[in-house]
Amino acid sequence: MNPIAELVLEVEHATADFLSSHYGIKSPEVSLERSDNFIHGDMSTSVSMKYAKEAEESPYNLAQLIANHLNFQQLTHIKKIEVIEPGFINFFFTTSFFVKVLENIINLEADYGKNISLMNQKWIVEHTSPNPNKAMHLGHLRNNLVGMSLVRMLSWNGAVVVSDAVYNDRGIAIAKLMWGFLSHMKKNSDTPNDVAYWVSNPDKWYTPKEKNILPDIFVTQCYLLGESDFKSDENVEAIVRNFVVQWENNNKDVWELWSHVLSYAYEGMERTLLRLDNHWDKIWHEHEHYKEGKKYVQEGLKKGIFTKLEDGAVLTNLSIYDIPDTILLKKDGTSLYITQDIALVALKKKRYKADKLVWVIGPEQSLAMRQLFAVCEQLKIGKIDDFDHVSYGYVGLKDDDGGFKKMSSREGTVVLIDDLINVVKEKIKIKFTSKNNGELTEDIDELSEKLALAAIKFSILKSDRKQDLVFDTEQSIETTGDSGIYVLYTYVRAQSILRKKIKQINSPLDGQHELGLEADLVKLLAYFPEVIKTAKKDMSTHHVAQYLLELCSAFNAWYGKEIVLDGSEKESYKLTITESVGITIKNGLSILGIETVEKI
RNA sequence: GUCCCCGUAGCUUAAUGGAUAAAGUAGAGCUCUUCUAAGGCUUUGAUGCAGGUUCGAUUCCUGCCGGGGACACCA
Repeated sequence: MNPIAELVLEVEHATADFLSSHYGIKSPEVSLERSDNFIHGDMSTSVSMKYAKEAEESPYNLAQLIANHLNFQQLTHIKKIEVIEPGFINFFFTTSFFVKVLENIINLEADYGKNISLMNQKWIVEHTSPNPNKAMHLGHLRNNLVGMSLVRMLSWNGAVVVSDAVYNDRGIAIAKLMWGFLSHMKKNSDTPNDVAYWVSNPDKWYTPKEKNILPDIFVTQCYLLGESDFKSDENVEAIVRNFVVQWENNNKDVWELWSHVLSYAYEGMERTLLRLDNHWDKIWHEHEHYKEGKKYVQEGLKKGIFTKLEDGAVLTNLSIYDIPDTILLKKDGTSLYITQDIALVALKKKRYKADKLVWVIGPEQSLAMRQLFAVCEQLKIGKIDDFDHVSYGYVGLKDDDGGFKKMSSREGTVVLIDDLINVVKEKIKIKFTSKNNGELTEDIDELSEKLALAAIKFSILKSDRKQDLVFDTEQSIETTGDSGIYVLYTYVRAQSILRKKIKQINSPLDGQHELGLEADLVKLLAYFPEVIKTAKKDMSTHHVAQYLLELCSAFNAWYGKEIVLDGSEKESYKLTITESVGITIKNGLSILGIETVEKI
């Protein structure tokens, strides 16, 4: 266990014991928190104000009594306990504690910050399930970044995490895409819009390469054209609906066309996701399990959990969950989204024996998710408390009058992930050339890509996932100030010092000295493991990002005041701090999915 | 109509019910012969409105205003 967790636990236990043994308070909740200001100690608790009434003491007196008790216990790393009106108990830690923290960081390196609070738990996190009919935009980006960082954060808390996604690869949307391709990507307009003809003459249709566009853009074009035809032309609508029917009847030609257009979609998506360093342990394909859902609905009917309406549709009553009832099967007996989702939840539970199932999905699915969870509980597939919808706010654009505005494909205001990365990358390149007097280094492209991704990922992950984000490409992706670049720059600065060191880093400090100018920085380093726990509690990694900004700011302030490589006897100690900062930044960034660089 | 989410400096964002509401950016002013100035330092500036619970509310509850979203056989 890391030093801070050990200390916090010790104090919390001692306090809780005191409250229960002296005042008979049953399992009191004691939480030691970071003080708002170091004047108020290194950590503090407001527990006496919480339990003053129950203990029949004034908050201040109770705080005094607790403090006396804790002083009597002679806790290892507590230097001083202070009681402040109206009843705060502030704890000041010894220097030897912070020395221990630094040693711990150097020893653990890439593991510093991890804990085992979720040990023996298996989590499944579904995120970034893209519909393979359009190029991915900022909404998908946020989904991916939130999802991936959540996966890493949970495993830092000791859980075994399975990261998964589902490809909704069948149905009317894909059929529209097929039509769009068949009718609009012909090299010659005389070529018939016929599936069988396409199968034997695929060369008469364009490939993305021949059109000189990326496959996901190609797919988007096909889909939009297909959808537009579908809406305006009844004949097309009939053909598209017939694609779905024939596909379900395993028509060989239709399946070939289906798999052909999907291959373009996947190629495009995977290229973008590779850029983001996305990873899934398992990808589910809707076409493989969509039929299974009906069985569960039939089972529920048989058991009398669901009811069949007069027209044949199946309904479930969710009034005990206090949410609107929902239809599980259409009157014609065909399945709905939720029908297949039931099957998928069951599959996941069965295959992974997961304790917790999490869905990182947009807020508009909120009700649908709650309904799905409730139905799964009704069917005894799992308990509703084991399911969690991790929602996230919209990523929108700035309106003309400064307001929030959703992206709209109709208005052509959708910002694609790749386009965004490219824009930021160019911005960074320009900054580089002006910084280096117009000279370009060889690996400038690779470095700009890394920095652009750092800037974008950080800017999205630094705010609470539930907050709507307004996106202004000019302003939102900062390369100065509270940004990913700032954090990377700080890391590079620390590494640069370490590269220039002559002395070896040895035992840092005897623990007898008082902390000097480095106090704020060293104290911050100690909190990192607590931040990982806070992130778990809120299921949001923005705490990590916010912490990194604070840490970097403290390091840079210290850097401005003190010279590390000054040849003094404290040099080794200062190098230890510098190295610890580097390790902590790197670890924090790795949770956010941001790669560090050695030079900028 | 019902339900859900959101509302904090000009702008983009922080703050398990706690102490003086914290940063960045934009504006004003310093700061590179010193380990990377994409940095540091100083300064101006905010909790939508009205109640309630509480020793204490940006946070919880009620109502209102404003923005977004969802509401049975679409995906």
